Amino acid sequence: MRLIEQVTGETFRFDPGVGRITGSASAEAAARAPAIRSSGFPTPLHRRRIESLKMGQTLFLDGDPGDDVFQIVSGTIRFVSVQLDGRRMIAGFAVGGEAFSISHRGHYLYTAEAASDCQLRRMTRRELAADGTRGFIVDRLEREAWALQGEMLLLLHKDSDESIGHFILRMAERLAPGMAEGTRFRLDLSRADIADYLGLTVETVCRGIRRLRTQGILLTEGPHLFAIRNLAALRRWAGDAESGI
Amino acid sequence: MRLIEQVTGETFRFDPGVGRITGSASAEAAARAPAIRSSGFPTPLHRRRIESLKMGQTLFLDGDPGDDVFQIVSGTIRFVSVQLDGRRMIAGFAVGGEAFSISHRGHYLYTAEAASDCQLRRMTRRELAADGTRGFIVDRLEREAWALQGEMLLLLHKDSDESIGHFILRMAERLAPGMAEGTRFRLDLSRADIADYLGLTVETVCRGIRRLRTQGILLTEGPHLFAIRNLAALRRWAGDAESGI
DNA sequence: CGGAGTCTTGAGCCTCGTCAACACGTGTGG
DNA sequence: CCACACGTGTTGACGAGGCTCAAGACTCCG
Repeated sequence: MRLIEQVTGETFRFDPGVGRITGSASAEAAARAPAIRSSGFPTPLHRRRIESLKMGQTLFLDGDPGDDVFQIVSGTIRFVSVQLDGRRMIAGFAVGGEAFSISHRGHYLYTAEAASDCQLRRMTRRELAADGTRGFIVDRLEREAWALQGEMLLLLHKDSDESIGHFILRMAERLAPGMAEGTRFRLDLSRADIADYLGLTVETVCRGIRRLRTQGILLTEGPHLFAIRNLAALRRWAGDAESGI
Repeated sequence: MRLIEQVTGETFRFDPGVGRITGSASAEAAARAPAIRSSGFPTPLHRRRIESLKMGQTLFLDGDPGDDVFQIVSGTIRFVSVQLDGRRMIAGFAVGGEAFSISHRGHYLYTAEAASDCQLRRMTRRELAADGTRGFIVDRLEREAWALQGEMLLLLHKDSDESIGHFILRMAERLAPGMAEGTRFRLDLSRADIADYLGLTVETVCRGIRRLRTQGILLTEGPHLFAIRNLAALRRWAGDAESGI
C-alpha cells in the first residue's frame, strides 16, 4: 500500500560549484505541499480521532503507562531518552504513513515528541486487533523493536560519513517510497535531531552532508530539502546492504 | 528465581601498584567451577534435550528459518552479524540461566555462536507456551528486542571509558545475581568479542580495563577473572542509571 | 526589517584507531 | 622434559577522525 504522494521526477538546475539545488520557487512549494492523500486510507477509522501536535510538543513521556498505537498522517515524531548527565539520545523517528507504539508491558519506553508539526491517528490495541484491514500496522509494530535495534547496531559500527550516508539513504526510502535517483524529499528534522540520533555532534553532521554535496552524491536546497544525485555512490558511501528487516 | 551459584564474599590480596588480584589457586579453581546448580530447575523438561556446543561452534545462522527458544545451562552465546565489508558486529550475549530466541516471523535475525563451551536447553515455541512454569522465559523473550535496543542506544552515545565501564557493570549483574562490592566473576569473552560488541578495538578495550584497574575500581586476575572493588565509582565511571528493562 | 534560533565553517585539541612489538598461556612435537 | 609455534592479550608511538570552541551566515519569525 502506498500512502504517500511524493514529488518526483522533476528536473532542476544544479550548480556544480557548491552542489546546491537552484530550482524554481513553485517546485519548492510543491515539495512542501501536504504529503498525504487522505483518500488512500481504507477503513472506517478514517478521519476519526486525528490528533494534532505543534513542533516540540510531547505525545507521551518515557515511562508513562499506556500502549496505544499511533499512525502518522503528516509530520515527524522523534523517540527521545535523556541520560543522567543530560545528554539527549534519540532512539528513532516515525514519518508520514508509519505506525508506532514503542511500548512494552503497558508502558512507553521513550518520550515521543513532534519533531515538526504533526497529525496523528490514535488507536487502542483493542481497536487495532478488531480491525482486520490493519494487518500491515500489526506487522510494523511487531518488528519495531528489532528495526530500531538493527539500526542502532549499524550506527554503532559506522564512522561519521557512513552513518550520515546511511541515514540519508534510509530516510529517503521512507519519505519517498519508490525512491530513485533524482527523487526529492523534505527531511523535517533539525541537525541536532539527526546528531542525537547518530551519536554525533551537529557540526559533524553538517560537515558530513557537505561532503556528500561536494562529492556530487547529494543535492541540497536549504537545510531540509534534499535530492539524491548518485544513488549507487550513496549506497557505497553508506557501506550498506539493501535495507533489511 | 536464582539459577546461578556464584562465588562471593571472598577476601583476596590486592597489589595497589598494578591492581591485580593475587588470590590463592584454590579460590581461582572455585571461580572456574561449574556455575549451575542443576537442582534449581523446576520442570519436567529438566535434563531433556540438552545440546552442547564447543567454543566457536554455530547454533544457527542469521536468516535461517526457525524460532526455537534456548535456555543457557552453562557458557556464553554471542549474537553476530557481519557487515558487507567484513567487519563483525555483535548484537549481544546470553549467559548462564538466560533465555533467547532472537527470531522474528520464523527467522533468526543474528548468527548465534558459542563464545565459550556451552550447554543449552532447546524448546519449541509450542512447548514453551504449553509449559505454565516457564512464564519467566516468556517475559524475557518479549523484551529481548527492547533490551538489546536499549543497550545499543546507550553504547552509541557513550565514549570508550563509559562503554567499557557500563559493560563490566552489566555483565557483573548478569553473571553474579545479587552482585555487590567485592563480588568476583568470570567473563568468558575474548577482548575481540567485547570490542565488537562495544564498537571499539581490542586495544581500546584493553586500555579501558587497565584504566579501571589503575583507578582502583576493578581487580583482574588474568584476562577473564574480575572483581569489582568500588561499585559506586564504577557506576559513576559508566555514567549509568540503575539497569532498566 | 530586525532578532532569535538554526545552520555552517574554521582552528585546535583530544580520543580512539592503526601499526608494531612484546608478553603470556597453551598445545604440540622432539 | 624442553623448544617452539600459535593465539590472545597488553602496551607504546603515532596519526586521523570527530569534538569543542568560536565566529559568521542563513532562515524563519514577528
